[in-house]
Amino acid sequence: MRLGDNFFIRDVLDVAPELLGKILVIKKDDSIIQFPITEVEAYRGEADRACHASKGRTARTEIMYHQGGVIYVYLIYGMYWMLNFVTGVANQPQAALIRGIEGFDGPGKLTKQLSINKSFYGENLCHSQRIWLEDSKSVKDFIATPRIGIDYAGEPWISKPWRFSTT
DNA sequence: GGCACGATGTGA
DNA sequence: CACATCGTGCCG
Repeated sequence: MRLGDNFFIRDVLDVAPELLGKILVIKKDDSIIQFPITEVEAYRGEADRACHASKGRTARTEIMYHQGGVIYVYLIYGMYWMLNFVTGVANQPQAALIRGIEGFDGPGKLTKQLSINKSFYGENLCHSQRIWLEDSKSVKDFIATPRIGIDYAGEPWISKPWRFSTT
């Protein structure tokens, strides 16, 4: 069963760990492929210096101010698309970065595999015909560790255990 | 294995 | 000019 608004419109720290094990479904070349999510990171509000919304509302971060259930994608290092799911209520910018799916560890690798690009910016996970999430039993065995590649954010953000991975 | 480095485009 | 990354080449 497809996950609906009520799943995403909650605090990212509640949603992110629950994303583990959920099935990412993508329609690609007329076929449907599915991958369980294995690793995610939480980015939480303007106060979180690691969150892109810490710089306020811009063309890029605008979608994070939408209520949960839409996609935030952006290009990093000129070549990799990062896939995020917006969470929380409107005007409370949050997102969960998808860092790994079964068989493809790495946020840049999985988007390349799934052909995810800028055209997915703003896509609604609850209504889209080409990307959505299917429910599954919650994963109980996961670990929470610090987020990757955000040294610039400084403390306390650098140490928050907001990266969730299956074991 | 681990470390250095470069690719490559965009937002502030 | 930094950036929520990744592959390659080198070391020994």
